[in-house]
Amino acid sequence: MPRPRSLTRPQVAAAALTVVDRDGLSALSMRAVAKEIGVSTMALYRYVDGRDDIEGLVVEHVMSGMDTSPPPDGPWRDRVAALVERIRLTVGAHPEVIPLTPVYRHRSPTLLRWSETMLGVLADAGFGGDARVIALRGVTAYIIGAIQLEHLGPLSGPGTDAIAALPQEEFPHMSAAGSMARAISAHEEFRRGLDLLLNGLDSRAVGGDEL
Amino acid sequence: MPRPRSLTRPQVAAAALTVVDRDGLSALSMRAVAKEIGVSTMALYRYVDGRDDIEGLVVEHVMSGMDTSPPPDGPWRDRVAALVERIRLTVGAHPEVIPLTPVYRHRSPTLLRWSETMLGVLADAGFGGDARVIALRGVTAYIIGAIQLEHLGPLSGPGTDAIAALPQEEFPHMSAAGSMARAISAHEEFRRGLDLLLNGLDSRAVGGDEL
DNA sequence: AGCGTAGGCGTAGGGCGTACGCTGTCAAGT
DNA sequence: ACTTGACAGCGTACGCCCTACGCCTACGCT
Repeated sequence: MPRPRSLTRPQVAAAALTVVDRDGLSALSMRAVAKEIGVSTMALYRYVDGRDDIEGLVVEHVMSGMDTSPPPDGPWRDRVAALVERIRLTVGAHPEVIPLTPVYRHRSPTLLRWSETMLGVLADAGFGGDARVIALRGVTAYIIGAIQLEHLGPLSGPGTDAIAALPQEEFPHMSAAGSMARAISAHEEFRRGLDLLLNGLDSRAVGGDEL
Repeated sequence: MPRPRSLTRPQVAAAALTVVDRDGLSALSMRAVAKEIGVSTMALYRYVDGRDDIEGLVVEHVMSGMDTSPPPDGPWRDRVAALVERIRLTVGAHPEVIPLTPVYRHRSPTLLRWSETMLGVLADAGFGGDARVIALRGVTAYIIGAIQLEHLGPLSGPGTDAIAALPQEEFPHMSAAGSMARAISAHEEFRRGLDLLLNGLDSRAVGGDEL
């Protein structure tokens, strides 16, 4: 009986993402999204609970493009790395939304499915009980931190230049590290850091004596 | 000759932190800080470049309480863990500022000194060249991610409850992990995840064959 | 005592989110 | 074919936010 709806939530999500990609996260506002769609500001409130809801929508919209199926059979390290890389690539395609991801992580069905898949891979690798949970959380923490590091202060960016310019007397190690860091690509850094974690997991799976 | 200044930047930082701790990060505004000090809004601009500057000030104010001296001699794993724990405790005392830390990390002298100390510990442990830089970045990434995980979705929080309530058919591993996770304290989770990373570093220091 | 500097602040303009209530439209029921 | 009423869309308005600009005045120095 009522008048039919003219928008959909995914449509709103897409418009919001367009705004964020084009004008930056700080430009994300109800007004901007409404203008992007060609609708009045208040019309959005029929589809969305408010600003927070739109932010969650953007995160899920970015994530929804990601493959969450189990990676092909092979060594478990490669399978874990493949899953991790999918997140890095998915999020890296929309750097402006990175600050939103930690907050809305829980509300994204895609990320829940990803976690489910990761737990399956870890289970196949022989991780059980506590160790499996810790492994998931450890990998998740690394991903979140590393992605933020990469986009908020990459090794080959202005921050590193500033570090290389520190007074050598007071910061001898930092100065040296700064010059060295410039030669490391973001991807290499990410991958080698992940390898550290995988090494750690490996020692546990093979029979670490603690943890 | 001129009229003397009546405020100091640290004073502004302290007032801003008071506001954030009491009313939350979203309540941080020029007006709120000015009112906290007992000064008009615009008076703040004599001491601060604007909103961004205040946020950086808050981060550094929180960090400045942290000890950045080298930890006592001992096994390098313990020394690294001690440094890491200092950050967790320092930041954990003011959870509301956590979202700010990744962005303003570079501008904090205290964090630069902390990094310098960490590089020194890693050097003492035998890490040289690339490996030392990668180790620092890996540990930093883990800290950032783990702290956000802890405060934005702890293992024993509502997020985990929601996970445990997922349909078991579709999310068998998550359901199991959710119930198990509730028994793991935030500190244990943090520590065991860090141990994974330290294990990985260990295998490298002892003579890993790759990386 | 007088002066020049610069600190403190008032005003105002352009953003923002969103509560509230009106209007117009469409589909169902007669 | 016409009435009807539920609800999508929107206009208005309020109360926040940041901050550019310029005035006034308290102060330390001469």
